[in-house]
Amino acid sequence: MTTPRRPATLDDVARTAGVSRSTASRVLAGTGFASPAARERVRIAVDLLGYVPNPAARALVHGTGVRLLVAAAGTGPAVLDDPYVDQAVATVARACAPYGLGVAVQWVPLSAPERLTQLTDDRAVAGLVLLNTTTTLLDLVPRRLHGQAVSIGIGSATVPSVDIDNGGGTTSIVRHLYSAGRRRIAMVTGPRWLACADRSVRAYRRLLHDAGLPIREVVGDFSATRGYTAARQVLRRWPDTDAIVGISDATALGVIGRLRADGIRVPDDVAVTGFDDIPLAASVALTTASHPVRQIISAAATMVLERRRAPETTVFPSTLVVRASA
Amino acid sequence: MTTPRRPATLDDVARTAGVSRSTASRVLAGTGFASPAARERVRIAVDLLGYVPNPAARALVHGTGVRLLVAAAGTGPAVLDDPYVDQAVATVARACAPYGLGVAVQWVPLSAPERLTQLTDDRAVAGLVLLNTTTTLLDLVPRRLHGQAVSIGIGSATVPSVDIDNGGGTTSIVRHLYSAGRRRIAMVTGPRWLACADRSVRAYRRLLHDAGLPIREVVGDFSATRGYTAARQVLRRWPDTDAIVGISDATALGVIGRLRADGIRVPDDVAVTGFDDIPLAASVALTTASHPVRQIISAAATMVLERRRAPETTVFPSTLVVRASA
DNA sequence: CTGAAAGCGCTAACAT
DNA sequence: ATGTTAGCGCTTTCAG
Repeated sequence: MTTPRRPATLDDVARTAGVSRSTASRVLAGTGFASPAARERVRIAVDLLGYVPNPAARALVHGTGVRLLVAAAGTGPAVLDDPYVDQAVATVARACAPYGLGVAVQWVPLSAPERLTQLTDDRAVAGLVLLNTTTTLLDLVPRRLHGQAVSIGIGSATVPSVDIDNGGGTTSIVRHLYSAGRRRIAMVTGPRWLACADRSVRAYRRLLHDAGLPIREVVGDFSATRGYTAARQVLRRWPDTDAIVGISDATALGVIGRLRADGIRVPDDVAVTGFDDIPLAASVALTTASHPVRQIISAAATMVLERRRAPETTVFPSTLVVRASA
Repeated sequence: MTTPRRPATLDDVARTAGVSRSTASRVLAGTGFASPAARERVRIAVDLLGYVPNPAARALVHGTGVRLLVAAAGTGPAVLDDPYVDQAVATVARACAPYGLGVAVQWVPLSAPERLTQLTDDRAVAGLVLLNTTTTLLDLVPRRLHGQAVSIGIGSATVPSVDIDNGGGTTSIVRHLYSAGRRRIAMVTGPRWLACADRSVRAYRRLLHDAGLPIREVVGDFSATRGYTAARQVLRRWPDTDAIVGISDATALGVIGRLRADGIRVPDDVAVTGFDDIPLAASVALTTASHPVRQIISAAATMVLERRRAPETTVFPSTLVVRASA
């Protein structure tokens, strides 16, 4: 058995199966009719030759793209340095494998959302996964991609979304803190423009308001570094703070770092919570809310890959994980 | 000015420039001849129409692929859950953007490396980035991809590599520990089969041997979870251990978690070091060795994207970062 | 220097 | 049910 120098084409398959190219194409596509006999012979030829369809050719004739675009909105290209984006890209790539599609990542400046159109004008783009979306951005998704776009976070009438129940997660966290006796609960938030982070903030506010407790917010940016500096800000403004809610695990870890460095005990003096349950959270015993991020992104990717008309919003639950830090 | 419903094709460009398609193609490719006049008119037509070449068509005619494959070897598909792989995929994707190529990820079972050929037989694969390679795997890279493949880690005669000076990094760490007075230094290693991890282990052994100190190794797997359990193993086997070298930051963080949970002070009782300098390392004040991972992966990707004949091995330095944990 | 023509591998009418 | 025929958008001989 000789390994052909040149990868098999549909023609080869058809020839060795003794059928026409169209027939071969039909059975491979599963569409149209084909006699069981033909079907079988093609099947055999296919894995005899190790035939793999050429996606470029397919894309050409269908006018369809060859890759999914993961577009992350942000203030600067540094958004792409976020491990969360890494994970999203890798997960989308994994989901794409069976479809023979690749993945691309691009950053979309918050200050110039129209840049998105430039990216989506590329005919090679078969679908779009939006990260850190804003409503403006959502409305910029071209009609060509309606049905092949999905947003992780908020959605719109034309772009369905897959999302985490941030509000619910934050509610559980704050309730947990409250029932543990904490009454002076501060929060290190995310950037203002991010809708999903905003939901957490609003949940925090509502709960504290309902309980008649004071709101104590410091604006952060999801990063550990910012958490580190924010912790001190919080304690300077409200020295009697007994709990700090981080908008993310990274933020919380930064907060804890600063606190411990300042000789403040966690959780004895100040309880600290995170959000996301990154792998490290377990190792450092961080109390947080856990989300099946990979599963969420997979779901999103699959949605566009299978061109499934999706419900406007799919919400994944957020689960409180109580560990030592709060 | 009407925005065309259908993205412009080369034909459109040629027509509005008043030249033939071939001429347009030539000036776009920069290849062949074309009169300055023609050149200019095509240029104008191109950005009047916002023309973007269709990569699928290009790929079809060139027989070239449309994406880079990131292949990670490992014992199970769980290798793809590694944040390091995420980062690699995302970084390669970023590097691909200007070339209009996408990225795919796949896992290659260590127990069935020949599975790689299956993946590389796909004509859509324009290039290959190997992660966690073994020599066997390297030799399985098909001739078609010679020159379009690169390995992060060890290389071979046919596949150049981009690598971190793990040995050097570990040496600096152990020396640092030694000069801080530590004499009973244990190591939580990586899996045996991984060549790059092995270099760290060998450096550790050589140094300790030369100093007449005892070797204390526990096999780990890069994960924080494993670090967590490994820490206890170390202290049970060698209770007087005064330093633990982690093969990775995650490992080290797990180790620290366990130690602290057991009331052992870090670094007072036991110093702990990591490897990699992940973002969190700074926040938790972990002493570690830092590597420009993104830069390394970019370099590798660029190498295959530009089809540059590369030196057999490009080594990136490892830098000791002293923080509080050791 | 430029245009005409022949595909790259595949799909989708349109016959048969 | 199956084969024939046109292309998808682009590059590249090969003649002018």
